[in-house]
Amino acid sequence: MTPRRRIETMEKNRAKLIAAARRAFAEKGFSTASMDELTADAGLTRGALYHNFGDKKGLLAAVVAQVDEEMALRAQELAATAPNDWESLLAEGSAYIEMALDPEIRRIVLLDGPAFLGDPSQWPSQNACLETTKQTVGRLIANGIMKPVDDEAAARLLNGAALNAALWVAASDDPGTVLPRAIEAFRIMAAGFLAKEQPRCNAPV
Amino acid sequence: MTPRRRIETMEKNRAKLIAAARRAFAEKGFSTASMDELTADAGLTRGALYHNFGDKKGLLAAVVAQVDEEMALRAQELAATAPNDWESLLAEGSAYIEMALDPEIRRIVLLDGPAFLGDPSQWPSQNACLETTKQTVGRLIANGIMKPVDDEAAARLLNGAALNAALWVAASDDPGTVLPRAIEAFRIMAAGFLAKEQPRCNAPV
DNA sequence: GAGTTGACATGCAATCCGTATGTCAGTTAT
DNA sequence: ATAACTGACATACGGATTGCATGTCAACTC
Repeated sequence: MTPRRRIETMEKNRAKLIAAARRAFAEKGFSTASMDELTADAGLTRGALYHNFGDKKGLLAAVVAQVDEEMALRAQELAATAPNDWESLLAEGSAYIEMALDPEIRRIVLLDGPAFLGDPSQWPSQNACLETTKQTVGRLIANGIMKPVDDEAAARLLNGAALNAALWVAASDDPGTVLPRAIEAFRIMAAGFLAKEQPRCNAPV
Repeated sequence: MTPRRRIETMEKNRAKLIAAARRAFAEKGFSTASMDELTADAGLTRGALYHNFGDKKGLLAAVVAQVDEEMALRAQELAATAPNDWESLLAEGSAYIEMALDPEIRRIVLLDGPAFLGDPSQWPSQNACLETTKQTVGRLIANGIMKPVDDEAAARLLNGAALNAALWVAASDDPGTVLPRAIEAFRIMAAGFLAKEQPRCNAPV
């Protein structure tokens, strides 16, 4: 009758567990979040959890992969509105800074993720954020807009700077005034990668 | 007879606990490190630990403060050998990249520290690393070598870029060949902060 | 329609953190 | 010098959590 009923409910349960985990990890943090509370909140038990994700860290990896995917998508959207490729790169960086102000992203992806899953560069979900900026950098180098540097190193530096700056902004007393200063400094620093001196007076945002 | 015997042994015990914690946290990670094993390795028990540091996180804070102090010291040493202030700043950044290759520093200060103590900018041990680069940046701006950007933002971006790049280098398959590329890219990007010749925009003395 | 698979629930063992209580060396006062 | 006291540290206990092993029942196959 309903030959696909099995995997449908399974995927639904996986989604429910991941959704509950996002809330719990964002609020309590990964280490203090309880698997019992988590699964009960999703209407299930730890049995489902270990069957689907094998491990507490496995669940974190699944959550991180989902959030990371969303971040990359949002960054690409904002980058697409930029007038040229260089502004697109800057828009990506600014997007990461702003996204890191979201407590959920900050705690799960930027703090607990690296601490419990190791460095993002070797995550199972080869993090999509970095991949998009790396591609943008590659295009800019090919077009002669950026100096011929290692594309992965450049992407790493830009992302690291942006995300770390965002942690600072988020922890500051007055994020509203600190954020624009961080973004401005980011744009200035990133200009070091530009191939030739553009004689433009860039007005601070 | 020996009126100071009390506090002497106490400081010795504190040092022994911190030393044992450094080893345990570096090897097992903060969350999986056992307080029982830790204290036994130091020849003490959990009683001494809670009496001295109040909390497991208190012990982590003490360890982080010690390592952070050492990092700032080493960065200043390397920066002092540079021919001028600008090269001094670049030397600091390179120093952070290289120091982050040390597994102990990587795990304790860069991964577990932010995850369990929150953002470094609000650590009890107001992290010394950032303070030194901030001062260097302030000097460079005052001398007109760097563009007049927010000094804290610039220091944050430079440190974040360096430390995050270091995580990437450490996780790579061949750190020996990746490290110089990371350092080169860092120097190029940091040059974005240089004032250079831009007479039309702003003319600092 | 009976057998089989597997997704999920449940009970159990091990472990760990934090605190409350106990103990004794070291210090001070008389 | 001896008695009292302070406090640094050890020990015992309770609460909580993770991971596994076993049990169960719906869903799929033949």
